[in-house]
Amino acid sequence: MAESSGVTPISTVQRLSVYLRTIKRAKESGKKFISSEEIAAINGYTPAQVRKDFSCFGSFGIKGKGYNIDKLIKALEEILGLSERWRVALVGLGRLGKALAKYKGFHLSKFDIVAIFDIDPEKIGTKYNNIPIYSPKKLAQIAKRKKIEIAVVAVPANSAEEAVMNVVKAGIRGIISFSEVRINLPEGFILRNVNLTAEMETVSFYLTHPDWMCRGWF
Amino acid sequence: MAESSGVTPISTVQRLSVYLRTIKRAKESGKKFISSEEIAAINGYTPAQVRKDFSCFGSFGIKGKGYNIDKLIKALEEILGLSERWRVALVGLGRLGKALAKYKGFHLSKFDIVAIFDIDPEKIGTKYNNIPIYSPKKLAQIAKRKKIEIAVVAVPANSAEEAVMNVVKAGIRGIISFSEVRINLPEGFILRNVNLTAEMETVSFYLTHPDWMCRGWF
DNA sequence: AGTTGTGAATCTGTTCACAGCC
DNA sequence: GGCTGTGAACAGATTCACAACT
Repeated sequence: MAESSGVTPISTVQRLSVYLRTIKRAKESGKKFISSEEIAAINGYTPAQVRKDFSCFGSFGIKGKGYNIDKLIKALEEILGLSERWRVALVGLGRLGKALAKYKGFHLSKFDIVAIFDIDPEKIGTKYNNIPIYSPKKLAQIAKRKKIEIAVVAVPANSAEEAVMNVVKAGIRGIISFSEVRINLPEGFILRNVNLTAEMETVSFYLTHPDWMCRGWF
Repeated sequence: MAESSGVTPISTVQRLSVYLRTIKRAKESGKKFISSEEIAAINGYTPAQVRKDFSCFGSFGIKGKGYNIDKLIKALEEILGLSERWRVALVGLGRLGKALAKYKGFHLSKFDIVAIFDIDPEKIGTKYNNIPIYSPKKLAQIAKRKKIEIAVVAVPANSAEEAVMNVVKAGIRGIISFSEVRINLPEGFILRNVNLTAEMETVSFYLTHPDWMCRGWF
């Protein structure tokens, strides 16, 4: 039951997030138990992979029976750090920022955008979707006051690096950036890039080289 | 110089996309040659990784000198399938869809959105950002007529699977979905998921378990 | 009988280290 | 001398296969 001493691959973490969604859907359909076989089948993974992923964090199943869905959801939420809600800053209120500010998925998951930062003087001091908008100069101050721990950076590519560095300076340790930013972070910080262009170009690559395409699930 | 017979990992493809951007920036600053050492340093990879990634596709460098930037850009664009522009359908014109429709990155790269599909009868028949909006029922017809090969699916999570299956039925082989969709695709099709929730939860995980965080670059 | 949990085996991707070339 | 290109060594992730348990 104790957490494994081994290291957890980041791919395991991302799969846990996918499993969690899968299992929540299974719960909605009234199921009480689910097997690694079923979880795997829904997502195109192998049952061994699912069990191995879980085993990094303990043993949650009953041999011969499977996993109690309620317990498993609770365990996965705890592992992923979703027992409490997170307070999030949105940096950049352009078109993408506005879409994110109103994105229901944040709220349905455990993330609340509690402050928006934008350089536009017209926006500063007003609200969007009932969330106050501040100057990026106030990042550190507001982050501290509102206990913000995660920033979503949705600014144009040419200012993304500066924006991320500001966020780091403000002491916000978790960062998601929508423009590829690669910087050397202080310890205890994590930066994830959502790189649409890289995804588009990956698709372009495989359409151009169909012979190299993996078969089956994605 | 011939393409390697070995298989290219998808992570190599994604890094090539990052290298390409790096190298284009280097070109802007007037450089003519660049070494694997430099490309690696900018992105936090190892020089060996950069050379190995290139070597999947041939040898583009000059020993003792590095890579000619112009030639390398051309080679990478060809590898990634970016020699010609791609014709893209946008499926779903909600807030995210609108942000994508106006996203300059598509145009700056080699992707042109030439058709939008949305179920809203008010929108069908009109244009957005000068791009015509059609009913999803016309996907196959328009895809064929406009020679669309890539679809960007930006619909609510609960209709994402249906939307992706429609796109597949329409014969569009490259798909990017903004809600996690995991289906068994026919051969020759590729689906990439941009899963914001998984990224948020990955950040949540590492903030909750700072001891498991990798050090250094992301 | 059925399913978990996990060490061992396998497979995949990364890094090393150096021969080869400019 | 310096940097590429690459086989060999290594590290990391996945799958296998089976003992343990209900």
